[in-house]
Amino acid sequence: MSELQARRDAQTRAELSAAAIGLFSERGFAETTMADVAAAAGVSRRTAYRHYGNKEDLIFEHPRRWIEVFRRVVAGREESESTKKVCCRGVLEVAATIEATKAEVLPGYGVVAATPSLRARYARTNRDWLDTYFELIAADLPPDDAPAMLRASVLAGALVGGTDRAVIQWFLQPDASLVAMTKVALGLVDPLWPAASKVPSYELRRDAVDTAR
Amino acid sequence: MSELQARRDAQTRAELSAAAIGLFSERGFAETTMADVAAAAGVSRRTAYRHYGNKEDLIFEHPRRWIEVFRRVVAGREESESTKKVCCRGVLEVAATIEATKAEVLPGYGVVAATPSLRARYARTNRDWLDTYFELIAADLPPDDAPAMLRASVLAGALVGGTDRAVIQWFLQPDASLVAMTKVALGLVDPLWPAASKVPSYELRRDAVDTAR
DNA sequence: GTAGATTTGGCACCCCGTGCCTTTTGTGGC
DNA sequence: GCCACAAAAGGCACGGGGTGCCAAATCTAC
Repeated sequence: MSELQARRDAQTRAELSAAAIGLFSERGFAETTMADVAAAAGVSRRTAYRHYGNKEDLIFEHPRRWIEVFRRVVAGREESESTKKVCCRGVLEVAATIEATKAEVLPGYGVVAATPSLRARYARTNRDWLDTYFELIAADLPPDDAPAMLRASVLAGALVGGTDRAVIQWFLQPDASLVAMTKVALGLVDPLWPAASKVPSYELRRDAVDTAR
Repeated sequence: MSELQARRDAQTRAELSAAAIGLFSERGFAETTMADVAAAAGVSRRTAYRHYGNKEDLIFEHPRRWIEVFRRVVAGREESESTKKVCCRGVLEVAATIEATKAEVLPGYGVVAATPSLRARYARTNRDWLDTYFELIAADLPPDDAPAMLRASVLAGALVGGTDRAVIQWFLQPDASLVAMTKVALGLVDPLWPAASKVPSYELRRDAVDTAR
C-alpha cells in the first residue's frame, strides 16, 4: 500500500469512527445501524465493514492501541530491567498516552458507559489486559508451577483492577491526573510483587484458612 | 407456574443446554445454528429463545449461578462478620459448588476454551465478578474517597485473577482440588486486605500448596 | 493512455434476535 | 366429562449484523 493510500485509509477510518461516536451518543448504539454510520462517513456499508470488522470495534480503537503501547514497552526492555520495573513503566506510559488523547477518548467512553452491550464488550479489553499482564509476569516462571501461576494471576488481576478504576475515576473527573492516579494504583499493588527473586515460602496454614470462614 | 410446569421447564432447559454443548463441541459454535440446537432438543427455535435469551447463554448457565451463590452468601451474613471473612467464605463456597457440579461443568468449559467468541463472552463473567467483589468491598467506604475506591478495586481485581486462574488450572487438571487451589489464591490475595479487618492471616504452607496441584 | 492491480460498491445470503399472532396444551369450575 | 380461560409453544415475518462474490471504479506503473 502506497503512502498516499495509507493516509486515505487512515482518513476514512477516522471519519467512520467520528461518525459512529457522534451517532451513537446522539441516538444510541442499538438505534444506529451500520448503514447509518457508513452513510455519515460517505462510504458504503460494505466498505465500512472492511475498515472495522464489526460495529462495536468502531469505538474500541483506542483501547486496542493502548495494549499495543504496553506491549511495545515490554518488547523493548533492556535485559537488566526487572519485570516489575518494565511493567510499571508500561502502565504509566499507557496512562500518559490515554491522558494525551483525552479529547478523542472521552466521548467514546461516554458512549460505552451508557450502553450495556458495549460495557460487556469493554469487559473483553479488561480480559486482554489480564492476559497481557499475566504473560509478562509469568514469562520467567515454570508453567507447571501452579502456585507461581496463581501468584502471577493475582498480581495481574490486581493491576487490571487498579488501572481500570483509575481510568474510571479519571473519566468521572477528567481534570484529575490519570498518571498520578495510576501511580497510586501501582503503589497499592506493590505488596504483591515478589521480593526480588525471593520466590519462596508462601506457606499456608490450614487452620488459618479455616478461621476465615 | 405450577410445580409440574416448573419441572417441565427445567427439563427442556436441561435438554437445550445438553444439546447445545453436544453440538457445539462436535461441530463448533459458529457452525451450529440455533435451529439445530432447538431441533436436537425437540422444540422450536422460538421456544428455545424463550428459555435462553441468546445462543451464548446456552453454555453460561453455571457461571451465572455461581455469582448468585456468592451474592446469597453475602446477603446472608451476620452483622458481626467482617467483609473479608464473608468474602472468603463466599469464594470458597463457590469453589465447592463448582467442584460439586464438575461433570456438568467441564464439557461446557471445553467448548468455551475452544471458541474465541465464547472466550470473549466469558470475559464478561470476569467483569461481573470484578463488579461483585467491588460492590461488597466498597460497600462501607465513602464513594468519593478515590484512594479507597482504588484500593477496593485492586483487591477485587486480585480476587478475580486468583479465582479465575484456580478454575483454569482445575480445568486442566480436574483431579486436583479446586477448593484447595482457591484457598491458596485467597492466601496470596491476603496482603491486600486492609489491616483493620484483622483476621488471622492466611499463611501458606508448602504441603498445602503441593496438595493443591 | 493502456494494462494490471487494488480498492470500493452493490447484491445476495445466512442467521441471530424479536414482535405478533395462532395453535396447542394445561388448569380450574361445574 | 365438558367448557372457559390462562399459559406455553409454534409459526411467521421482519430488521439488522456480518460475509462471500462479482462488477465497477480508482489507483499505479510502464
